[in-house]
Amino acid sequence: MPELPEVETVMRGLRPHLQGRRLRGAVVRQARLRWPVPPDLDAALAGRLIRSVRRRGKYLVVDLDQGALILHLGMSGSLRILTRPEPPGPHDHLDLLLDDGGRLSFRDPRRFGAVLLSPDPDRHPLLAHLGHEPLDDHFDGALLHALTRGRRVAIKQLLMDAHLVVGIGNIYANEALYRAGIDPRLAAGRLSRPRCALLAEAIRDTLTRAIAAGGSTLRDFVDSRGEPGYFQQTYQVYGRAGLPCRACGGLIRTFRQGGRSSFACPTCQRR
DNA sequence: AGAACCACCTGGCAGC
DNA sequence: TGCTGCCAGGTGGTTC
Repeated sequence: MPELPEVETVMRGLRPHLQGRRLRGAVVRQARLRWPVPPDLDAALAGRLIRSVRRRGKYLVVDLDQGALILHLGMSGSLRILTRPEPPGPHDHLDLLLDDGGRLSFRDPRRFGAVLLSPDPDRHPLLAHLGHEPLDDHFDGALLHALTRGRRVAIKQLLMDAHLVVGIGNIYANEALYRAGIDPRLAAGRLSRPRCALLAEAIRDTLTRAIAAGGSTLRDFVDSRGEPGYFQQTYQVYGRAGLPCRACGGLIRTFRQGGRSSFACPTCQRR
């Protein structure tokens, strides 16, 4: 489900409910996620103070007074703050118990998500080798140009490689390439310097707009029944195969790249 | 080193 | 209605 804008939205929603609180522990109903939930989670969390909540790529990091929790939503994960008792659904795999009586509930039907503990999260194997944050100031055309030199892989697949750039999944890779007028199949190393600048700006713009849209649907997700409005943005190409391009009216095409669906306008996007 | 493919898991939907 | 097959927003691991 979540790419960078969704994780950022979740993070912003959770922060005021978590930061400065103490944890009472955890209730784990299903420990088999992408990696096993630590068997000592309840004991490890009991009494811990939540210092901060932050995002790194698509990971959420909950820094504690000792160590940290690392959360990943996989493809179908969601987090909700519950303030009153509610029976857990079939995919509500665990709750983190807060000292004010509330709970942070983790739901993930496909179980591709993760809940991990680390004494030093930034050096955790999953986080230590992550690439550049596309919304950081230093992410620009020059950086993208350097990252793509000598790479024969298609630009779309390179954008989705978290070891180079984090947070860009299938939706936003398609959308950013459309905005930049670049064919997703173009070999990354063949991108000119000016087109790298165009693409870097398109990525930042696409993600920033999506975060702004996600923010507006945030409140009801955090407080009660969940399901943030991930689908409420209007995509230019993603999921629009056979529909007219909003710019030129030509039909959007779809094809497979690396086992994932790509969408592009054959007129507006060029090699 | 880089690229291609597979695996993990469940739910929803189209087509028969 | 119910079955089958396919698709889905992620990413680490294996193989060549």
